[in-house]
Amino acid sequence: MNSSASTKERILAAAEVLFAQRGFDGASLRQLTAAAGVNLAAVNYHFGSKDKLVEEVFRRRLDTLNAHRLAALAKVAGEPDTTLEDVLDAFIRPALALSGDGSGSLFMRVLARAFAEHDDHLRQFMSENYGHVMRQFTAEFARLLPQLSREELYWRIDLVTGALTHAMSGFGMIQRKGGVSEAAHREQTIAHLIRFASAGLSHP
Amino acid sequence: MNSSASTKERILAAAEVLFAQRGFDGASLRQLTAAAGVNLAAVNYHFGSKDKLVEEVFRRRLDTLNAHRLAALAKVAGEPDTTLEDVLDAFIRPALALSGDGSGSLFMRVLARAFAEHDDHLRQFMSENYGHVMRQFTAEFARLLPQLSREELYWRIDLVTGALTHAMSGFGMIQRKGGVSEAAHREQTIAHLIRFASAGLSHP
DNA sequence: CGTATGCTCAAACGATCGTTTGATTCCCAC
DNA sequence: GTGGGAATCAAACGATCGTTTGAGCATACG
Repeated sequence: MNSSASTKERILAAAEVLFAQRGFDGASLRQLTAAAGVNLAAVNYHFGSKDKLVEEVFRRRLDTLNAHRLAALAKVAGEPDTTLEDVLDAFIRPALALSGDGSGSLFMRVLARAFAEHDDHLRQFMSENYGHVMRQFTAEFARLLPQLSREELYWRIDLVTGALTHAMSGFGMIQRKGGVSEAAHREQTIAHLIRFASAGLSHP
Repeated sequence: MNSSASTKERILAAAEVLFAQRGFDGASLRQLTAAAGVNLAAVNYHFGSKDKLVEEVFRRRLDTLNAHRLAALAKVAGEPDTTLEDVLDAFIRPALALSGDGSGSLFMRVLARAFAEHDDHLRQFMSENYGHVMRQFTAEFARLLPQLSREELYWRIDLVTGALTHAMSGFGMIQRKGGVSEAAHREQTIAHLIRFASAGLSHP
């Protein structure tokens, strides 16, 4: 059925890199297919259009990111001894784990770009494929921060989301020192983000 | 010398709106000049190129924003009884004051877009025209937070910058309720951002 | 009045974009 | 081996982009 699996996969991989580097409009299909080593027409043949390709790049990563986040959240949600740090860990760790595998790190940059874009179509797509995750996390935050009004909670979550997206899109900008393993550096980063977000969410 | 002041001004105003709405590449000169009610060639005549126009849009707003921020910072920098909240106020208030006048509110969105873009030329321009402001604020933060290591401080400032830029770009702006004046709403927002940023910067 | 200067205008330029086409190659079931 | 659908290919399409051109218009100055 698909000797095209290799071609589709190569296109998706090249697209993720170029979209992160030059944006969705900035990366042309000619640059993209040249980088992937496939014919120009292959994108429209396999994905239908450039817009569909963009959606597919998002869907592929978001599906696993969302699954990991919700699985991690399910382990702590509703438990009586769950802390704010536990929930934040469930939110942050899967995103940085994504940075572990090769080009996956670039996806957070693509995600940050999508947040910055105010394109309606893209925002609707994000809302449909991302909204339910944010709702579940928000519900758990509300449980752990009962003293906050709904409006106050939304405010703080919005600010935390902005900080984390900003930081994770530039992950690796603060270079890890020599002798520090990548895993150790990631642990440090996670601890850093959790402490910051926790302070921002729970301050009096 | 210049009956063109009106034309240049109209182009700049329209550019700010369209750049905020559709991005720098997304807004074409034809849309832009049509919105401004000027001829297509006027952009290249008055600014030289589209890139120069982008820089001019930034320069015009950044100059006044930077001036107001540094002036506000100068009033509290180095004083023995200055608090973290004072410095954050100097940073945040001028940006939200910009939102007060007409299309100025859109500039923070343009600024957020510039942060999301990883275009080297734009980042260099931002560094040249914005870096010295960040350095002065960083120095004052370092004075007020002596217990933080240099690396720790950079981390937190980066996160705070991400949160504030995200919030001030109006991405999640919470609508002000009826009956609340715009000035009062702005005061509330400033207080909100200051408390959040202060907690994020100074947590143990 | 004549002319220089700053500005605006419609039109065209070459480049690049996403997409489509029709022929060709590949590969497996029969 | 052969037929046929899937996949790939070079080439072209129409649209849109930023930029340039050269004529036309206005105003100020000698």
